[in-house]
Amino acid sequence: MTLETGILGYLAASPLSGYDIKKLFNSTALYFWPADQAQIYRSLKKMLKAGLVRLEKTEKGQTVNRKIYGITPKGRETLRRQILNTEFNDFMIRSPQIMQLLFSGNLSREEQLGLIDEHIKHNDKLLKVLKTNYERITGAYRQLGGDTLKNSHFTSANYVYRWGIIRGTAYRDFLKVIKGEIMVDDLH
Amino acid sequence: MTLETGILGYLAASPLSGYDIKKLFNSTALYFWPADQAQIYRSLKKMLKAGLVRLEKTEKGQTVNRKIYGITPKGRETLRRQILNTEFNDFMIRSPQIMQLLFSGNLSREEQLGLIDEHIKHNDKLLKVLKTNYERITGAYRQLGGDTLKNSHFTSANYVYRWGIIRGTAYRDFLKVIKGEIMVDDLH
DNA sequence: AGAATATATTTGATTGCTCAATTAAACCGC
DNA sequence: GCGGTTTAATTGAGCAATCAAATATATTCT
Repeated sequence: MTLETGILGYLAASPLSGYDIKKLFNSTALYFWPADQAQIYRSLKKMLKAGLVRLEKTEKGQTVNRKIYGITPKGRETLRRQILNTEFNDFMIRSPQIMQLLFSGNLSREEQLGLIDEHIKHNDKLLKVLKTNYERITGAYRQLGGDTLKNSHFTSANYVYRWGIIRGTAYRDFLKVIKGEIMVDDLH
Repeated sequence: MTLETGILGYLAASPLSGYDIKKLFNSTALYFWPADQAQIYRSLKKMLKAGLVRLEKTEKGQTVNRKIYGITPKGRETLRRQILNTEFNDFMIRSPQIMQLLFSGNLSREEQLGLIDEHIKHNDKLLKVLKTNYERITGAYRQLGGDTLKNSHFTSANYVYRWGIIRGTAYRDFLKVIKGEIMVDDLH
């Protein structure tokens, strides 16, 4: 499970350029995996050589030519395998936020409070994006007549947005609680 | 913010061997950052050369000799800087679970349900560890007489455990809901 | 007109991380 | 007494990821 998995996942829904993929990771994909521009293009080339993707067409973009990549049957197989065969080191994640929280005891009270405020601010920003995107995809779904759209990617994206919103809301509440605790401690 | 940040963070509380650090990451630290054994020892050596940590002593372990490392003043400064000066690409995380969820639409209904069951199973296991650890540290805190222990690391670890438990509980509920939705869909 | 921004792809250098394996000794169960 | 597990540190190969920057063009702002 690397960046390649994510790229294949997006391509499984529709052909895209490297630039499109970058935008999907950055906005739609709720920050679940870092996507460096250079790494995306390198991965595409590597997967092209391996026959997991193919160059569908080269169209004239707004500026430079856009290379549109599509997934191959072999790519679909690989994607399935990467999603299923991942025991991924006991579901290990990588979270700078938790790292910050865990070691924030090494900061002064003021700095710690500042950090928590930043977390709240960022979390609110993320929540807003998630809610907007969730509304957008469910709205688009309804407009298409409910069950006429048999797009499995829609369904899973739906799950991810819903979880993101639940998690973000809970995190916000939690941060407010510990902020309150720290401020009360300050009065002693 | 790399593995080094986490190592410095643990060393800021007390001197430890590489092996101790590994155990802290694996158990206590609720899977917030992957800690490869080789990478821990390499990081320690790199930070030793940079003067961020120093070799406190070499004591006879149960088998081989244990090298106990401690943090230096320069190391503390670096830790502070790494915790504070991290805008970390808009709080980016790296979550294989979300990746799996997002692209699970490429699987069959049965495979998707199996995946969700695995998530539930793993999440329950993690929750259990978190609750045990949380009880252990709050118990130890109470035994020491409440406010006599002015260990800031305890406080932040406390936050992380509490958040982990809140998040895990919410995630469990969420997974049960979408599992139910998928199974109802199956009846149509 | 000139500057900044967005589109779009690519290259180079470097670092961090992962996987696999080795060495070495003490303890445990059978 | 032998094999398996735990403790403890280390090495090597190789891939993934990051950071910085170059190139080229169309659009928007001042």
